[in-house]
Amino acid sequence: MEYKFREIEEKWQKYWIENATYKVEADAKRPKFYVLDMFPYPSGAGLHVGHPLGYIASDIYSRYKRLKGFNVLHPMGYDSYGLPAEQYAIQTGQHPAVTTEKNINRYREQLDKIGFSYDWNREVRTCDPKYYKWTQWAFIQMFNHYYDTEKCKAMPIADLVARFEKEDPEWNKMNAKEREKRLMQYRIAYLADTKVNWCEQLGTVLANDEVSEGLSVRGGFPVEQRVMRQWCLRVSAYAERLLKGLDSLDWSEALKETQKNWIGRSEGAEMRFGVKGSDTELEIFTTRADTVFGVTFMVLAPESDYVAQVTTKEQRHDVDEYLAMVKKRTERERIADRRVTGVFTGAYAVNPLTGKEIPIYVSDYVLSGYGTGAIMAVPAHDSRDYAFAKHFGLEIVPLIEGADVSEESYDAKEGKVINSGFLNGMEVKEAIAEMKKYIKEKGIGQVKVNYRLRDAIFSRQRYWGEPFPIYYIDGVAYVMDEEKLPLLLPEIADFKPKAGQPPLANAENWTTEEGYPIELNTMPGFAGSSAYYLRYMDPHNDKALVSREANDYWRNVDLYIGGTEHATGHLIYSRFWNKFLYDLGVVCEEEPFKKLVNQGMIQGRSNFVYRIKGTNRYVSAGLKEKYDTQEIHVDVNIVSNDVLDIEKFKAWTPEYKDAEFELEDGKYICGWAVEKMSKSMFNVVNPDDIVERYGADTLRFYEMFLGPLEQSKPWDTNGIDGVHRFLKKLWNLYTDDNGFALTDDEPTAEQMKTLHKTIKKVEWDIENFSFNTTVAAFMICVNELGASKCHTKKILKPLAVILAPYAPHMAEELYHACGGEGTVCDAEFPQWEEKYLVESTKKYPISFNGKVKFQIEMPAEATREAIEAAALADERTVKILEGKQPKKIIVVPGKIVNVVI
RNA sequence: GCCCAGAUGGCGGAAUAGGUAGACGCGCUGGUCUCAAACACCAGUGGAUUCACUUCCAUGCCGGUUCGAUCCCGGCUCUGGGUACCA
Repeated sequence: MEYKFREIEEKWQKYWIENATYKVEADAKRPKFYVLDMFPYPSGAGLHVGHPLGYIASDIYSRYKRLKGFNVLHPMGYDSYGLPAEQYAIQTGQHPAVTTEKNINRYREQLDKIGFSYDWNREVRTCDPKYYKWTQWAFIQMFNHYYDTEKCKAMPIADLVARFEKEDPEWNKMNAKEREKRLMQYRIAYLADTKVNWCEQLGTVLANDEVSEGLSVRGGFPVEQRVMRQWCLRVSAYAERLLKGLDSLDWSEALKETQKNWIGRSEGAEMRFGVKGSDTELEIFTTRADTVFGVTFMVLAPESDYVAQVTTKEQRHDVDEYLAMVKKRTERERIADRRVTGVFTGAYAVNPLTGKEIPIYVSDYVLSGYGTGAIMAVPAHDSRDYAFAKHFGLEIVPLIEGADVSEESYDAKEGKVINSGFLNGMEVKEAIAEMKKYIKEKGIGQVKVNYRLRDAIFSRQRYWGEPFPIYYIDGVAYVMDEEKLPLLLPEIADFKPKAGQPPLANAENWTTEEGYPIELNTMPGFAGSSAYYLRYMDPHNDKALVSREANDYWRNVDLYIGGTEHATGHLIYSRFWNKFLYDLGVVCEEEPFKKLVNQGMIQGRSNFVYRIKGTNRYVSAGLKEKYDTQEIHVDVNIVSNDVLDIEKFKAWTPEYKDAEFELEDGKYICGWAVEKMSKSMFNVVNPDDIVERYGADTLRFYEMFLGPLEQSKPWDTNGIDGVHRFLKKLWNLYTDDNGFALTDDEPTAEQMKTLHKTIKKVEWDIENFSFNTTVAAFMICVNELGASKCHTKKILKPLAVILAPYAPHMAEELYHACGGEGTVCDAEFPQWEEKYLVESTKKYPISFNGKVKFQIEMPAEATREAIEAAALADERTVKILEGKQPKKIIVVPGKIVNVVI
């Protein structure tokens, strides 16, 4: 009977819907397991074959856990607010809601064909008012809380107000505006004038993780620094907890490392340097307190407030000129051009240890956003200070014995300290500690921990995002009443920003009932994606983000699968958001994602044809060296095993209609290269096409077979026939011309061994995310069963169950043919048994110098002594490793026989 | 520059505790079926050597530990990813 995958897959997909097979409910009697995919942004291009990779892996894991008796939550939704839909709206006038809806429907259609076990009843969309109500709600909570640095948790802002009233006489004299200004310094969601990444082309600010090398991640447009009044989230308050929390997580070391670097904790000291002839003191941060004796100048960031305070009249003109120059440069220019620039302020600071007067400079190599925006420069032991000192001819004092600083600085934190008064003779580490103690005693500074992690800028000058539940009276921000949520995104006629105002300025009556203006910015993409995993637990609740009961049961995500590109964005914001809700007592777990697996990217595999320049003649890849050719991308869908389908090529576009070819062995061989999968490279492979040609089960298997889940790899449709052939083989083994051909025979010992070997392997592979090797195991299994002409249900039924995570449609069909009840999804994963795996006789190969010389056959129950004796009979000495069962004997000439497992 | 990951046949990749390197698949070669092709099935397939048995060489390079190293250690080369004046 032919393997009609289309009929089979359609039949079971229908069955699953009709029987609500994948509907999940909390069930206190069963252990829960939460498997989550990073939900997609529904783009207009639809899914390509790379997108489902992680979804298939998580689906296999979910189905496996369900077979193992867990109550598995496995939901899917859409991250449906975002820039591309809005850019598209500006170009075409189509409302983002319309295009987003259309894209979502397309995604759903594609996903449905692959046979995922999602509970669609729990779907969430970030642009749905019922969903974003809770995004706005969380923002209100952040506005109404501050971070208590003593309790190390978020506390109600009312507590802080009460404390000010009691303890601070100043507070009671303040008016509303002044009080609000002060509270803004504490609120977790706060307004501030901050230096932001402004992208002119996108007309909005971007978060640090949305910018790469001075260009926007989305679109690749230049980004400049600008000071703007923005909503921010005090993520930095959670820096220490975000760092510490990593220890408890089952994430890859690489990802944890990335987050650690992003948080960037560094221990050091904050010190004050007096300025000559002024009351101003410059506060600086350093991790090298030991080097104070070598400080020969100071540098201020151009944006630092100190600049105006210390600059002398004589130098004002030069400084202003420099500041103007710095301001004009874009971030990208600054990165590209690393030349040393700077200007002298005319002022001198006093080195508190040497008493020497040292000049104060301004330079853009000092960042305003880190530490205090001012540094003490130690040219001998910091390469940046060194370059600056060389450029301006400043003094360089070596502080470490044997360090040659005539050509470059010595940055390493090791060696014996010299030229440093009371620190002389100490090791660097010792000297740092000693100096910190000294600074504290003398009252010129204190020990301080700094973090690289910045607060998240939370305003976007866009339309297609969550509106802020904020209105203004006399320029003071107030949050709306929670009862009024959701604050619906208004309809507007024109999506373009106007006269520097965000698009919401185009909305009519964008005011409260009382007529107060509402915030014009909207929230960024990460707002909606920061707590979506909580909403899946209780998606229809309109009284709470998630009910206490639902959260107590589902707790947090046990397995999270997604791309590594979210390492410093989503995965930081989500953890922050969750910790905040944890402080409020809304959720019971402090970390949202217990285990995280990063699936690799699927790259495209492009094909080329070679056109002889100036002609319409194409030569096969092997012959291209003979001519002056031009490489042209050709649609991978008209190429098979790198052989071009010439007829399809001619029909592809009119320009190739009359093409001529020079062939190799009667074939046109294409060249190939690994590139990003994109339309312009003609290398996009669509999952629908694969499903149409081979079926979903083949696609699922093949995506796993491609290679290790975490590794990036190119998509190459070439190998898919082998996987499809395997499914056909399995099918043919248990069917004949009349349909299923099954018996109730008792399986042979060999067949039981094959089955149990495979069960053990499948279990091990899934537990260890080694999905690619499982495919091989199934292939071997089917080959072995085929060799013994196995037709018994007693083998096929358990085989169908272990196959179900990978090829659910085929598994259902086989399971039911064996008389299985209900759905294979509710079957029990069979337990493998050691007794079937033991062979009646074992061969112990004996190696001579690592090569098999001869073998002795031993019974399975052979004892160590027997093997020893057998080996000894060969007149060699025997030594058996402790506590191991023998498997192999390796003989080394004249010496030892090792018996190893 | 710094941090991380990786390097195995013509290709994707196996080797799950240091123990017969190259599972499984693709491709290729030969065969069966066919008028023929496609499909399917069977066999072979790291390199060198030999008619053959065999032997030697092989997991990026150099060295070390070990009876034994793709695996552990030290040094290098290259590739991919992250990050970048973070004081």
